[in-house]
Amino acid sequence: MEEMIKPAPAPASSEEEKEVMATAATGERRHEEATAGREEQEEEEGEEEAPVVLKKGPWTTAEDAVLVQHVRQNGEGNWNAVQRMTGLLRCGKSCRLRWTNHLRPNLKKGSFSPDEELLIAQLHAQLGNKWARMASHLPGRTDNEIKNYWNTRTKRRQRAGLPVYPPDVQLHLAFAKRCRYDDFSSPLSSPQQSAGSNVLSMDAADAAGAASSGYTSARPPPLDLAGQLTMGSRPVQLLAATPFSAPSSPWGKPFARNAQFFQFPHSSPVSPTTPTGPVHVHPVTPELSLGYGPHAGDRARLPPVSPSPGARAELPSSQLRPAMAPTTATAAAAATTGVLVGGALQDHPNAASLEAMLQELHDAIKIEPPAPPENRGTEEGGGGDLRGVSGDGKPEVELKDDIETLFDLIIPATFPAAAAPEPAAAMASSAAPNHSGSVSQHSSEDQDHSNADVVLDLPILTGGGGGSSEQDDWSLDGAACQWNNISGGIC
DNA sequence: AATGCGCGCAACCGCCTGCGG
DNA sequence: TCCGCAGGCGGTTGCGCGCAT
Repeated sequence: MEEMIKPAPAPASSEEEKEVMATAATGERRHEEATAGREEQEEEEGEEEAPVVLKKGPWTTAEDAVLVQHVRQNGEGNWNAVQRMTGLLRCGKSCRLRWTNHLRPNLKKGSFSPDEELLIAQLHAQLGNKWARMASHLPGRTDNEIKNYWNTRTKRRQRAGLPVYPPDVQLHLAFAKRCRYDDFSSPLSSPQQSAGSNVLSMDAADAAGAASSGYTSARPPPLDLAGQLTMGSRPVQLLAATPFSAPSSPWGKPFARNAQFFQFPHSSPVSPTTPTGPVHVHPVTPELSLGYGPHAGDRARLPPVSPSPGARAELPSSQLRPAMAPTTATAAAAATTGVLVGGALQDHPNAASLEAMLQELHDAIKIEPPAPPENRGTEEGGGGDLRGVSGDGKPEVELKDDIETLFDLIIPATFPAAAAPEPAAAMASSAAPNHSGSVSQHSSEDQDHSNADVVLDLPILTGGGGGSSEQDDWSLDGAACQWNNISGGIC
């Protein structure tokens, strides 16, 4: 019983409250009215020296009015004073919560937009259950709202046997995992990396927090997925937390083999500043879709991974389009089937084995990492260590091979824009790792990002408007399930 | 029509952290 | 350095509503 016994409010306060209550909105009372009335009566009955029991449960309109008026007059903070000053029978915590979650201005009500949903997924991949931090990237949304959304959605998807993350995010996680195999000494997400670039909206605290909190086991290391979304409609540049795989590891092969499927447009290294306004996600054309979500054309796709250490790919959608657009035939096929990748994969001769491998990939994402080799230093703070033993004890090498094969299958299917030789060449060359076997990473805070950052382009696809709904829930149904259907175990 | 069930949401609870005395 | 307080955060719970049976 945390609610403390408080002295009865001063008469003046009680009068003030009553006055406010008298003028408070009359609507939406329903049961609350009865509840409030009953409590008022109880308060009066217990007025004689009796301690005042702070109220719990739903807030009434009158209480809201009292709180709003108090905040207007005194500003936020000092929440425990609210009860003393207004006679409101609520503890400070409750007041603060009510204000931040429901009463403060500029709150965005209603269901999440598809863009927001995708952002949340990406933020969660990046930050984990850091709801407050996530909320800071979603203007008008509260941590509680995001938390509720994520929890219910996760529960639903898990029950349905669907992956929690969209395919592109999942693959990012897989990439990240692979990179952990490749080089434990190369943190996937160094605070400096994020902090050092204003490209990222995620601040250093985000990165550091993510790196130091909870990314040590089941959750892959933080991915730098959020920044793009706060880039608004501006060109997006991501300094990926995910390093590119070294060729010394089999994990790097898929990239090398499928280099031609990656595009690495090079453009100015201008770094957009972190926006402060609402999140606007620039639309990407349907042909770029991964076929994920109800609208195969306007959903997320697996982002191209640019390993180029020197070239910082800044990809406005206008730049991205010609570089990433699949062939006309492919686009036409996608338009016909309504799903690009799903169709491509479905037609793949090895779809059955792919299905199994996707499941393993899914499982691999959940792998509990082993302690890294001794000589690789301790980076527990960086978290995200991923070990090579799958949940079912599958040997690391075998799992690697499977996922490698998976990448061989999925990447061509995902990126039919294979006919882009120039970027491929860029990638092939830029993918050439440093000979330490690790992807270029910041070794110091001062390091120039332009020389070391792994750059990911993660164009965010708009969901075509409209609020979120079951239909909009990516990969639950619709075109996404075409992808899901062929990947069976995952979805 | 009644009932059960699941879902979404609001609110609470406990823990942690920062700060000032 | 210790202690108390205020605030913040994440996890959990309870309730109301809608839907299926």
